[in-house]
Amino acid sequence: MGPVVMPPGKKAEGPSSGSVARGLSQLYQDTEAADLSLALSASLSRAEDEELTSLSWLHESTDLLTSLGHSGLRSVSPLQDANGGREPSSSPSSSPEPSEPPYHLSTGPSRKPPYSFSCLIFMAIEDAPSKRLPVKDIYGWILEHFPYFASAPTGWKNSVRHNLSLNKCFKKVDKDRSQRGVIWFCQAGELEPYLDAMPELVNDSIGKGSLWSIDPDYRHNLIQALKKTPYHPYSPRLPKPSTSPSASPQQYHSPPLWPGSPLFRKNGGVLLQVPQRVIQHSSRVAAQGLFPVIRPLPLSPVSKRTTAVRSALGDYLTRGKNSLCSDSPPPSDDQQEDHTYSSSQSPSTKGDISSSLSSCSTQGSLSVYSHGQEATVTEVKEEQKDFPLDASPPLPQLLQRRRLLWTKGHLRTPGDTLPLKKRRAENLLVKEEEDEEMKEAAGSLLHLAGVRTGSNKNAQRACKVQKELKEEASD
DNA sequence: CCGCCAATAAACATCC
DNA sequence: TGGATGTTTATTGGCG
Repeated sequence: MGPVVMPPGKKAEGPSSGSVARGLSQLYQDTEAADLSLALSASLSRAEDEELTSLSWLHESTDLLTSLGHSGLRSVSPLQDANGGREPSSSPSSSPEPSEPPYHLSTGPSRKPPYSFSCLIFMAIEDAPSKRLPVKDIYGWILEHFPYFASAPTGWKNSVRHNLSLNKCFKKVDKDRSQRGVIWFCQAGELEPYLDAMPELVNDSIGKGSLWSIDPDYRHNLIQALKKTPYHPYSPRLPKPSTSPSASPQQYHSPPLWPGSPLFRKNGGVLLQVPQRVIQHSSRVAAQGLFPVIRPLPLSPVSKRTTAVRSALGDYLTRGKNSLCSDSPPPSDDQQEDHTYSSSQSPSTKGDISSSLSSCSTQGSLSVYSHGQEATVTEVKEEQKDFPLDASPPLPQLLQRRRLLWTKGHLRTPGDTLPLKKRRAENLLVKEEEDEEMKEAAGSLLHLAGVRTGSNKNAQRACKVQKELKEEASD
């Protein structure tokens, strides 16, 4: 990977639309700095201080990249990519072409973005209102924000899939158990009233593959990786108002960081500091919806609504599983950190299958995935803490009833978040326990389905004991 | 030189 | 049946 070199006195080219870009331009002129990355970080850090949302930095970061032409840290052209991104062995030079300007100052969509595939996937998923995306939409997001890949060989899609499969940060959400189940387990005529209001369910939820989400346990790592990119507002290249004791001076004055840079490697996978504003915002927003992944963000017409629908349905139908025996760690004492999890349940529902089931039986919760529109999100927001029990449409009850049978054998996917070797080992271990566990879990689920509140502690306790046993065994 | 990491290619299986 | 998706293995190069 080529070094990031700042040619002196070279001016940024390309359009600079948008407030961030204008701020960047202004900053650039003010400081006469040739470091566009520095300017972007400063601009976005400034914007961050103005209470930008956690998604805003992402949008603006990528938008700015767009305006800058998606140049790449690695000066790898599509042609080079056709050779596996590597120079031919006979080539006298294996370094990036020196004649090309570095990432920050080049224009045109011909260069690779500075983000690793993991970061790209992370951004794509985070950018989705539902925080879940099928592979196809991940492709689409990457293409939309980094046109480089439009002209790149198709191998990058393989890399995306490879990353999704191999990287434990990414978690597969089986659509078979979520969306499609809605249709499969509904008799003719039962679903039509809802599908009328939500045609996307028919069009999009039946398809190949799964949805991919960020594993909450590893989300910090991805944020950290993203922070290390030279264009990220949390890039440690600039002094920040944060007074975290763990923030070393080196963090603020280190060379440009990007995935693959020395400091990235040194700190890879190690959480140094999570921006509190991101945590707080995520917590605040997540608490506003019955389904925490449905956020009152402006949703663009079809695709994002569809992902919201997917998410709502996925959560709705997997809530019981997750509540009963979640692979996620128990809520930490630090509520803020807990809320950082984009896919974690809201405090009122996490780990509480009874409230989950009852909430699924309310008109309000139904309206979320029935309509999947902004307006109904607000409605749910009003009702999220008091689930009216008098209005129970047939669909949720139907699904609830059928899920009891349906979840057998699908109560969880053991070790989805673990590395492959660990996953395999755990799979072996889990298979031995599976029968016992299934009986117990099914029993708990049946029991809980009949008890509306305050009776999930046994299930949680049982789950905890099982997890402890499992951990001991794996150690 | 070695280990780690990321990217890439490819084979293969599964599903729709 | 073809394409999309998902998993796995192997290889390569950069870097410390």
